[in-house]
Amino acid sequence: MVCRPEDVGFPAVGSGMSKKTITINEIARLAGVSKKSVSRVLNDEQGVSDKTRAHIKHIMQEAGYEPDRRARALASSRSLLLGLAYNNRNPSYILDLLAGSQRAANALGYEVVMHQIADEGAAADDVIRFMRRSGCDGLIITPPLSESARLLADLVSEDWPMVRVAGDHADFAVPQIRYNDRTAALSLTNQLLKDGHRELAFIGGPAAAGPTKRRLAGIQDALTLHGLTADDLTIVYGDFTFESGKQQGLALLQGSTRPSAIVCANDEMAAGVYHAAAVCGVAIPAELSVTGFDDSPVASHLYPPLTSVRQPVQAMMALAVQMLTGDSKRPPSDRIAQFDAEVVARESTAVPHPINAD
Amino acid sequence: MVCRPEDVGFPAVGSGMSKKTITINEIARLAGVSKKSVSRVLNDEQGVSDKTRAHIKHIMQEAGYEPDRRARALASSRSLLLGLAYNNRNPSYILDLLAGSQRAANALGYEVVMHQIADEGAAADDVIRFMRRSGCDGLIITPPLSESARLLADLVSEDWPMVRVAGDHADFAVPQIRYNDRTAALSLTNQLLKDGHRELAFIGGPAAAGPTKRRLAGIQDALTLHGLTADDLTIVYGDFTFESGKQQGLALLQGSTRPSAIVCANDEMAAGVYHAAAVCGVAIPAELSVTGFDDSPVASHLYPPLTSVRQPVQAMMALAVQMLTGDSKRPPSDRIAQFDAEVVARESTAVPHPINAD
DNA sequence: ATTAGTAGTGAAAACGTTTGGATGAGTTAG
DNA sequence: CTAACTCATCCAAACGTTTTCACTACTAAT
Repeated sequence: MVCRPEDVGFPAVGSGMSKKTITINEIARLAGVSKKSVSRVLNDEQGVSDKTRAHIKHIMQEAGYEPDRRARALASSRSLLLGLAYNNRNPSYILDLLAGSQRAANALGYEVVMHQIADEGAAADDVIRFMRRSGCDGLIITPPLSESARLLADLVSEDWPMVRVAGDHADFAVPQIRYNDRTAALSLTNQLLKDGHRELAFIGGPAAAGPTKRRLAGIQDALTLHGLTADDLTIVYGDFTFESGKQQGLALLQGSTRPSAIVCANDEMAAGVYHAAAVCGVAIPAELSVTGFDDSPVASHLYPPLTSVRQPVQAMMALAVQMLTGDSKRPPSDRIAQFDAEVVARESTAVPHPINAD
Repeated sequence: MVCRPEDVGFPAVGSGMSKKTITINEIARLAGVSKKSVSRVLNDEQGVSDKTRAHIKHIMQEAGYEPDRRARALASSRSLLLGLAYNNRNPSYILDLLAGSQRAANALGYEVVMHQIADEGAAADDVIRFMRRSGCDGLIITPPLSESARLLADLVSEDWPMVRVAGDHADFAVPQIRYNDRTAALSLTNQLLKDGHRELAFIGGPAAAGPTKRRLAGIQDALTLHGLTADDLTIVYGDFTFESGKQQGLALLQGSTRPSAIVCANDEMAAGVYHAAAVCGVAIPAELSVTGFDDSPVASHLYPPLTSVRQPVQAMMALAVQMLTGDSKRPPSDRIAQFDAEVVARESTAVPHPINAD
């Protein structure tokens, strides 16, 4: 069957002439009530007798009525849109956040609109313009933006509800939803220590970054637990990129005291360490154990697959959406919510070499 | 500075009493013209003298006026929203598509709403529900969904404008925007042949998939160009996943005639081949050249960095948005648009081993 | 000078919902 | 039996645009 361009171009606008849009008026007429009553049913308001309510619902169902999103938006001055501001790092994580928030938002009749921040320096203006333009009813701020003190300071005076995911800086009045990466780092390190590792190194992101600090703290918690001191841990800092992981990995592996295990603050840097290990001819995990954070796809694609930490994205985003869309009378205790993370053990860690060799 | 929860909860709704929203009425009053004229300027319609237009624009600028998206949507019965349907594979590519479409869409006053298809089997229903719910004005279908004959067949009768990115199946009446991966595969292979490789292998996605067929065709074009035949190419098929690349890579490397170069239909599978090479102790690129497709981040993170093919995402999405939002009177020639792709040469390819050894 | 055509402008009517105040029907207290 | 009150319902007015159509003033052709 050949189709000629001219008869199949863009869909003919008037293709379904008979399909007249059914409005709330129509429903009201059919049900023999006023628009207002139908509106009440739509919005689950009280003031309608159970009998009438059931009747109206039945009529709506029968007519296949779907309230007009645009009209609702205008009249109620809500857009039924939620914004999600993000930075470009770690695409799979961003998409996870999106999927999680969408699932929750859609269930409540909302849609999620994403907005990429190109220049972190001018992030606040960028976000404000976006929110004004899109008319979103609320904003989700994802890491690493949610860590940016400057952005939050500039945004805190704005009118719309906000939530930040995995952000630190408790001194800003933006509610936050976090997961317990400190505890996760603790149990991760704990396993390494149990395996017999004593020469540990940590490659952090920037020293001032929240995730770096929290994950480092967790490692130190584990050291303390095993009666070790801060001296037993070599600490270096990267910037969460593959390249920085590679550089610091090389430095560590070529240094005087080579660690038997390297804990990285994210998977990208762990990938960099893999690269460094390949260059130095160091076998993972036989001669070097490596762990990451975030459980991004790269973690399973590295060889050998990387032990990492997975955060409960679905649950976190569901709560974020709920906080944004819920009625504004909300208990203050919601301002910080914390979830537990899960260590995903793979084949990048093993009992250290010397123990077997002895 | 300590902040108590009760005084910083959600932003007080009435915090800025003085900030009265400025409407089109206000602008009209200030400019001394009617609403209609302001509307004309907003929508770049003709019928306003240049002088008046400039004056109105100036007033709008001065007042910091931003037209209300909701009201526009209701009155014009457009939502000013564009949908982007996607599958979860290759997150970085999806975000690239998003960034590209957003850039173009925002410039035209549109926002982009993403929708993930969970179950490819029920994709059509899923998309239809999404479009009805969100009220998007148009839909962008991304690969691999844009290759799904079933989805397109079910969607083609719908009312909204659609565009598919990088999809095949010319027999469906949905306009498509592609890039020339066949030519890219040709020049990629051409370089390998020039380097002296004669034992070539190709790891495709599913044999029936459009990208597989086109990229394979490009390789064969190159073989023909160098006077070689189909027998000089070993062809195996995976499914675009890391795992399948690894399996097929192992099979190829452990087989009787080991190829000196493997062309993979995407980067994920190339990563799998790296894995296989590591397992077999085959050095890249000294003993084996490898190439990928898509230029995803993994391409630069592999060791050694992977030669790949980059498609002009920005330009493609800009066109997609333009096609969706433009007035419906459009030349039929727009139904298929093709862009050129770019080979990104990195360190995963080299002159084959035996030539140096001879 | 008259007429036809056209570019610029404006008043008013949609668009489909929510919202506030008014109306009417029951119910209870005096 | 009336007054006060509650509850369900309804009418009309927003909400801030676009759209339709009518009008004016100007130019060009007769």
